[in-house]
Amino acid sequence: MDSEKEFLAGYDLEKYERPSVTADVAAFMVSSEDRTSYRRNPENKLLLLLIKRGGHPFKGMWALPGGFLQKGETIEECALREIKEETNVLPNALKPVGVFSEPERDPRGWIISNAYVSVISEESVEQVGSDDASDAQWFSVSFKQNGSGEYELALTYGDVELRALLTEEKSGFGVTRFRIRDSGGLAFDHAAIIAAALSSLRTDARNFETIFDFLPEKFTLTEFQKVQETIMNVSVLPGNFRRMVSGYVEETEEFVRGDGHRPARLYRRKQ
Amino acid sequence: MDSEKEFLAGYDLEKYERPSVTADVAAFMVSSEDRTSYRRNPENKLLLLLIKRGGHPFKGMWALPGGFLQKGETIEECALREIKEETNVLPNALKPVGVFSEPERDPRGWIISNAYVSVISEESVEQVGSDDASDAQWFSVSFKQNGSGEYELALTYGDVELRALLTEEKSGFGVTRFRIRDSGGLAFDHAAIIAAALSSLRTDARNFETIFDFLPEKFTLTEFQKVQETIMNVSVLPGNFRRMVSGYVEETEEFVRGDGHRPARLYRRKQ
DNA sequence: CAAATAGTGTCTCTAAGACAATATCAC
DNA sequence: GTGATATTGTCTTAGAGACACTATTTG
Repeated sequence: MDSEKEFLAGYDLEKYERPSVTADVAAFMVSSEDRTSYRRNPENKLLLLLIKRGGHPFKGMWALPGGFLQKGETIEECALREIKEETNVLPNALKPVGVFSEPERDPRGWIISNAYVSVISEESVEQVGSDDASDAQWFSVSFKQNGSGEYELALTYGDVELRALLTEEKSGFGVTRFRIRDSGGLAFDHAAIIAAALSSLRTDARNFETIFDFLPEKFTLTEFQKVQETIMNVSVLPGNFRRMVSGYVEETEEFVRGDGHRPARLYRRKQ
Repeated sequence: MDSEKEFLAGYDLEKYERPSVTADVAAFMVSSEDRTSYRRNPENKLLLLLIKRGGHPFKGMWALPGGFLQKGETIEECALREIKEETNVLPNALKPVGVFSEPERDPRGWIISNAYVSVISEESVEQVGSDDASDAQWFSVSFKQNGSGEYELALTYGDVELRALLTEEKSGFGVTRFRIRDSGGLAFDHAAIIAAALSSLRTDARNFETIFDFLPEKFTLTEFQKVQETIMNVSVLPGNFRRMVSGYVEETEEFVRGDGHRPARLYRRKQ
């Protein structure tokens, strides 16, 4: 009877071909714009963090931060390490959105990507600034279905405008995949990863608990509402929104003053 | 200026260490039991497909069907190929549940697993039988939270009883991971994979569209209801259930007779 | 007829949508 | 005071849960 120990001693994984494995992160943030009038509240924008590729392949094109899995770390750890290295930003939360494993997806060879969505709170970005990471930028995001049922993903940063075109493929189980019709200048299959990430993020944003990851510790209910509306691209009447979140937040005794209108109470997450 | 072509010609992925990649599938089925009285409807059971490991490591223990990713296939294709090879069962739908990449999870070395949930309709199992796959068996599933907040996963097939104990870890974003306290005789970290798969399945089963993957083309509304109740481990009043699904199904002109009570109309999925 | 499921109708309660009304501040 | 947002309250409606009642079959 051969023991398990003996078996393992003679076992060699290297006999078989193996893929390289990467983690890519679609990191989103909601930022407040400049206000259009001294007493009007600021508008919000949904932003996505991209880096400009410095080397081949897809040199000079924009891509999601990410990189190769190293021995001794989990894929989540790899995702966090890479986004920190490449953009100096550290996410609050990571959520898997899928594995992209089409054999031809990377011109360098057999490379599969584990994609994650993540969320950055505005405060943590102020802290880090953009020192050594001048090739990392926040792009403003628009993701809509057009008349003919295709999805248009538009990412803009200053003069740079990336416009990708995708179609949706539903496979059983409510699983949807996006197929790239036009990558719009994004590297690899990252347009499809971003579409999947956005779609997952919008679903999650129904859950108020997810929104807290985008908010500072104390926030007004209007800020809360604007963040959800920005992510989900919908709008709710303020009175109804307050009622719906009332079970998830608790009052503080602080107020935000000086905005040319009634001061707003600051709330915090309950528990 | 070096061209992308030149770069790729000189590029060698093999310089870096790479993990082996597997796909594992938690395949569920809902089966009807023998009826306890000639006129009573059968009870339903949730079943999970496991295979008895014929080789090291974990020889003789039970595990999820799965295997190594091969060059030229996607991970979904790998999952379908492996479950077909090992159990001769072909799933209707596949849904990713997560990637398991803890460095120590497999004693053979650096192996990461992509886990999928899938659903088998009872009819497709009758067809295949269990010819060459006598080491593949359907285990009846129980997954409950006990008094102290831990999860108990019990899998039984005849005399074989596997009882795993797990704790739940919530990380931001509504992502939950299960940590194994006692693997209950399951190979690798498969107890945690099964817990994640069940938890994902139960969430999805709120959506009636998911349930259709468990059903034959024509079904009674009671069958429909029993399948959902079996998966989700809840119960609904029949009248209310009929109202809720009325938008998802359409009548046929056929009835099921001979059961010692009023015949039930067969329905089919709408569209 | 008895046992069992199939199927319909109705009452209630809750949560969401619409909208009106009041409160409070900066200029 | 004016313009803007903050905050509260009310009316309505859609949907889920509870439950009662009728219909239909087989032994």
